[in-house]
Amino acid sequence: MTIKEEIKKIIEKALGRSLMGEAIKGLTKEAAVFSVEVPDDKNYGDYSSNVALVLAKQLGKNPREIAELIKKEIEKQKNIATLKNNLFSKIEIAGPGFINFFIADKFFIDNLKNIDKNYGKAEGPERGRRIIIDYTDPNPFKEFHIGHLMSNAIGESLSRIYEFQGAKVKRVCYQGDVGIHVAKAIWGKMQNKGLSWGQAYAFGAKSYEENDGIKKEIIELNKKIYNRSDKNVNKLYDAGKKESLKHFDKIYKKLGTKFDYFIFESETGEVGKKIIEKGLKDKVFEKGENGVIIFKGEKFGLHTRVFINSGGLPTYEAKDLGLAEIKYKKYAYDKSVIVTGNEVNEYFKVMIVAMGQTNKKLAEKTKHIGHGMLRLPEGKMSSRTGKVIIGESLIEKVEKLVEEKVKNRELSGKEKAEISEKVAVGAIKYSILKQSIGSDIIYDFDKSISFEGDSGPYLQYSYTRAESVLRKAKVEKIKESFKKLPAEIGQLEKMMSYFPEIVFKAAENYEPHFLVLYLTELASEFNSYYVKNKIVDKNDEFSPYKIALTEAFTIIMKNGLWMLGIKTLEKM
RNA sequence: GCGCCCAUAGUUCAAUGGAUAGAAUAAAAGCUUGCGGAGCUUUUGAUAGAGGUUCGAAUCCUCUUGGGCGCACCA
Repeated sequence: MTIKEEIKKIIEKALGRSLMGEAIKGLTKEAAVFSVEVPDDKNYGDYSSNVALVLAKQLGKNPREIAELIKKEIEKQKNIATLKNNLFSKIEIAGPGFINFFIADKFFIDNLKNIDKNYGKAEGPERGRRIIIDYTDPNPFKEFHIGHLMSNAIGESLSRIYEFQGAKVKRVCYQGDVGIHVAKAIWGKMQNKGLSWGQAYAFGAKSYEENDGIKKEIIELNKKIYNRSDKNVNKLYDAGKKESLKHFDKIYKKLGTKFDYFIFESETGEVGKKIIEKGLKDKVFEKGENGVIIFKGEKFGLHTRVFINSGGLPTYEAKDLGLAEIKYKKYAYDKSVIVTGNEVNEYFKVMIVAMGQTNKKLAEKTKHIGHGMLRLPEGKMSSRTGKVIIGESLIEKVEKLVEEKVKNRELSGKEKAEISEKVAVGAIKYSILKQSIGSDIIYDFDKSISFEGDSGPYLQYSYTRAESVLRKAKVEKIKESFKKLPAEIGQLEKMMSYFPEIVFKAAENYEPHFLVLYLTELASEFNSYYVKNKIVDKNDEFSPYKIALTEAFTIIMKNGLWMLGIKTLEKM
C-alpha cells in the first residue's frame, strides 16, 4: 500500500469514529470523495488532504473546526501499524482547513532501505489482470510516419506500466492490408515500378481524386485484390506486403516493441460481417440508402455510421467489431485498450456504443485512447499528398545529431552507434510522452527534440552519471550502508518514496506523462545533490549512506525509464 | 450548419475545484582544486475576452473571439 492510500485509510477510519460520526451526520456519499496529495509547497507537509473542506461544504460548517475534529480522531488511533511506528511527525491544520501531514524522517529512511529492483512492482489494482493493448497499427503499402511513432511510444509505455504493476499484457498490432488504400498503392506501383511503396501510394491517391477513369480502374483493382483473381496483382500484393512488414519489423526492433499478435484487416471482415448480419435481425442495425447497413448513432446522442457498404463489403466499423471478438478469442482479456490518433475519437464512440448492442461484455472492457496528432507547423500531415515525416528518417536525423556530439569521445565505433540509437530513440519518446496524451504536438525538428533540460537524454545522462559514481565506489571499496545516517534527510529521499504512487497514478489515468514529470524532477533533485555532495569519499563517514542513496536512485531511474520504453546506458 | 476537443511566460509543456499558477527553453549573470559541464545556481516573464456559480475557478456554466478534428459507404 502506498503512503497516500494509507493516509486515506487513516482519515476514513477517523471519519467513522463516534465523535466524528455525530459531527458529520447527514453527509451524502459524494461528500466522502476527498483527496490526499503531495503539496507543491513543502511548508504544507509531505501530504495534504482537503477532506475537511469537502465535508464542511456538505454540512455548511466551518472547515477548520471539522479539520480539528478529524485531526483529534486521527491522533487517537493507536492500532494502525504505521502509526505505531510514528508515520507522522506532525499533523497541522492550515489555510482554509487543509490537514497537512508531516512524515517522520525514519519512515523515509526505512523506505529507502527497502528499495531494490522490485520496488513499486506489482502494486495496485492491475495486478494479475489480463490486458490487451492495440497500438502503432501502420498500414502495409503506406509509410510508417511520426503518427505511428507517437502511437507506438504511448502504447508501449502503457503496456510496460501495466506490466510493471503486475498485469499480464498482450500487445496487438492491427494492420490494414486490404482496402482502397492498398489498391491505390498497387496501382501506383503498376504505373512506375521505380517508386517506393509510399510514393506509389501518394501517386495512386492523387490520381484517384483527380481522374474519374483512374478512380474506376482502382476500384476494379481493389476487387481483384479482394478476391485474389489476378495472378499478377497477387504477386505484386504479396511482395509489397512482405516488404512493408519486414520494414516495420526493423523499426519495432529499434523502438523496443515486441508484438504478441499481428492481426490483419483481411481477417476481421468476415467476422465483422456476421456480427452485422445478426445485428440486423436484432434490429441493432438497419438498412439505409443504396442497400448499406447503418447504425443509427443518433439514438445515443451520436451520429450515424455505415457498417456494410453498398457493395456488401464490411467497412472499418464492421471490421472493428470483428477485431474485438478475434482479440478476445486469442486472449480472454479483462481490459482492451486501443491507442489511436484523436481524429477518430468520434468514430470510436459510435463503434463502441454499437458494440455495446452486439456484445455488451466486450464493449464494457474496451477503452479507446485518442492521442494528439503530430502536426507540422504548416498544417496537417498526409501520406496521401506525401507531406509526411517518415518515422525512420526522423530517427536517423536525430541519430546524426547524437553522433556529432559523441564524435570526439574515446569510445569504440560500436559504442558510439549504440549510444546514438539509444539516445535518439529516448529523445523522441520523451518528447512524445512528456505531455498529456490528448493534446497535439506541433512538430518542429529543432524545438521538439531536445538534448538539454527537460529531455530524454537528461534522464539518461543522470542515470549514467550515477552509475559512474557507483563504479568509483566499487573501485575505492566503499560499501553502501545505513549505519551512519545524516541528521536530516532531504527532498531526494522523500521523492523516492513517491515512486510507487506515481506509477499507480500513471496507470489509473492512462497517462505516462505523470511518470515523465516525476522522473525529470527526481533526476533534477539527484543532480543538485550530486554537485552539493561528494558521494564517494573515504574520509567521509556518511559516504556509505550517500552511495546507498545513489544506488536507490539508479534503481528507480532504470525502472522508470524502462516504463517509458527508454533504454539506459553505462556510457554516453 | 451540427457535434467533439483546445486556448496558460517570447516558445514548448504542467497544474483530481484548493494554499504564493509549476518546469524546460530562450535572454541575462555566475559555478577552476572534486565522482562525467548532455550538469548546477540566480534573475526577468503567463491563465484569450466578458459575465456567472463557489468560502475558493486556469479548471465548472453561458456568451464572444481564435484554432484543431469529425459529421453515410476512407481508415
